[in-house]
Amino acid sequence: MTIGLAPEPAQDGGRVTLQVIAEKLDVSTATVSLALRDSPVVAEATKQKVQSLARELGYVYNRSAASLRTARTNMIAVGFHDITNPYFAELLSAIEDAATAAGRTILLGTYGESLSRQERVLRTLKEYRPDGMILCAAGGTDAAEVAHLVAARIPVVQLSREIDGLTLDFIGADDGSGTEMAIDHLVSLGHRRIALIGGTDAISTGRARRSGYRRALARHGLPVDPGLMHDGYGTREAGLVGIRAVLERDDPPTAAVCFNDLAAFGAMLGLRHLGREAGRDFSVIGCDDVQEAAQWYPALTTIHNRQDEMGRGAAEMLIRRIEQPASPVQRVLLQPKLVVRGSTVPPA
Amino acid sequence: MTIGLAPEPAQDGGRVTLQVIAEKLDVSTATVSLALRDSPVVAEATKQKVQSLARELGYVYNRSAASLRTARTNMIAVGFHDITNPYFAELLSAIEDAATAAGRTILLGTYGESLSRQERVLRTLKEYRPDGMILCAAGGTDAAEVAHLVAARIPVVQLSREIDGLTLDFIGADDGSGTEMAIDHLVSLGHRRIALIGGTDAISTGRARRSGYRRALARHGLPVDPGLMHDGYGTREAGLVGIRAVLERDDPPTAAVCFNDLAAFGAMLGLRHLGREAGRDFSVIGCDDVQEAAQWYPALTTIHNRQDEMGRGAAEMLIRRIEQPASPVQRVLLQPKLVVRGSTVPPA
DNA sequence: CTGAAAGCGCTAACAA
DNA sequence: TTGTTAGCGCTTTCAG
Repeated sequence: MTIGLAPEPAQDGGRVTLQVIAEKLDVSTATVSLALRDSPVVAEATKQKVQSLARELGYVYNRSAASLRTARTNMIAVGFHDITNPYFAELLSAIEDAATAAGRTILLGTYGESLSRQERVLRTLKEYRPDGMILCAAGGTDAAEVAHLVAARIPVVQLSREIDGLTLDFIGADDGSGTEMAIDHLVSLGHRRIALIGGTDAISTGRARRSGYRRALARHGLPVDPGLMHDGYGTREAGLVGIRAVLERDDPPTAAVCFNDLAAFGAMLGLRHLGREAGRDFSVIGCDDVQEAAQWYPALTTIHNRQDEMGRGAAEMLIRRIEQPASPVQRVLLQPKLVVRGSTVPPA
Repeated sequence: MTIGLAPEPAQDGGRVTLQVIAEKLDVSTATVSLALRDSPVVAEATKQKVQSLARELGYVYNRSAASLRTARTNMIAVGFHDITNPYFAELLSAIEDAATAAGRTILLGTYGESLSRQERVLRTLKEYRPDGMILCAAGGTDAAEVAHLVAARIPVVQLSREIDGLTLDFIGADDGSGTEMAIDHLVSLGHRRIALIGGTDAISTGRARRSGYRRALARHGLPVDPGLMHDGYGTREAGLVGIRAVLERDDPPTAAVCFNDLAAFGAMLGLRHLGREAGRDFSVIGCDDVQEAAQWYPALTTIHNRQDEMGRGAAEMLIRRIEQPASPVQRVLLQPKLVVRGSTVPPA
């Protein structure tokens, strides 16, 4: 069968609305509306007639119209910096799953780490009047920049990254403690000079991981050498550049904790360029445990961040907030887990 | 500053609409509407007054209302099977970029390879009345299953995967020729027994790559051994399982062309489990050239598929179609490029 | 169980 | 340059 752009039958020019169904059946639009939503209040026979005529005419529910009337869109807006990062792709996928299961559809906006793009994207998303919004803000975002969302009374859940001084629901990982686990693991292998690659104070996860790093070193009685902390966003590039920078130092590290798996992949690649290899003469730990972490060579030791739970949790938390706008603000920290694989070994 | 859920000032209980701005300024809503859209027809002074009052009152444009009136939503629906696959994440990201640049927002739905989920998701997306839709259908989708979109006159662009017997715009890669390039490369290295791992006749890319495989072998005077063709979707799992299956044969291959990079990653992992290594005693080629392909160990020889161009192209093609619904249907095939890296070597 | 009527917030004729 | 009017397609009282 070939289906093309040729005019289809069913449509006699005019769009099919509740009105036309009502007229053809000689009932009111109110009845049609109720019948299509399967209301128990309308007679079974009427429902059947209405539903089958609707199907026959190819009626399509118009959510814009319904939204105007009900002030609900059943859309959930998702504002992310980057969906090309597998960690965020996994989060988005989990959100989408949970949202669909709850009868919601995702309106998506991304903005990299650009505050000005974020500003534009969030304002636009807001105009669509989503019932709520899940936000992972660009680095450096402060509370004032999302004040307009709060003012518009749109329920917002912050995911993964948290904006300072903003009392809004949040779900993320206990990043500081994840980094501490990473350090503990390396110290237990015998490492004493451990770099921190990637992570910036511009985002909460960066701050948390950097302070977890300091805390853990202190706990083990190890000095914090700022020269071993190479900051940046969690990109492959940052890992590549970062590992080189720390290895150029006089007293180089024997291991590195990376801000996330992407940075770790970059760092491993950087090592290789220098004729070295993670899991042999250097140790690397990532964070997130994205799908490819297990499949790298060597497989990446990392901190598993429960992105499936986190994404689903964000969607569910948002839906609860939508239904009970006045309930107390929540802050959920998921406990990360260390996953030991091949990229960490005792120092040479 | 702390911004929380506390009631904000500006809002005196009621929502701020064109109406309230009009009343406060003692002008009509029509004027306000025009002023906010910066219409040249309204006096500069009035515009200023309106715009500044709107800002002051925290007015938010209501796109549901506007859409009801104009029958345009400025939303582009994207139906994808999986955004966790980096190839599709990269496509989505490119689409989002181009859409945002053109003042459109993305409404997202995913459905894995499930026809029933796809059915539900597409119907829902349609109810939001997006101005158009970009579709990468689940495997096994036939034209009848998207007929309702055509009937509803919603402009659709097919991306990457193409549904048989459906005369709708399409943009994708010339997959057959990509696979031919891969085979040519392996043959030039001296390989004669080459497996094809992943790819299924349920999707057009699978069919195209499988027939490219046959065509290239024939061209080189090599026999097609069905035992070397292991079908499946383009997943890491399929690669892992597939490589094992073909290597168990009596006359095993010395190289494998994989349906995509994910399958190639899986295949390389499978090799390692068997004590072998791509780029040393076996050759593997992927397809897509996702970001991590260059960073694998060994770096993956693959077919670059221009996902950035393809995603942007899809968005632009759709926007053109929206503006000119009657223009001739287009079918754009982007020419893939072979990228030789470390995973391919002459046979041992 | 069904209908009448109003209205959500916006835009587009058209008139002034 | 601005106002009047109507109406997009739906849901929701409230009556019957």
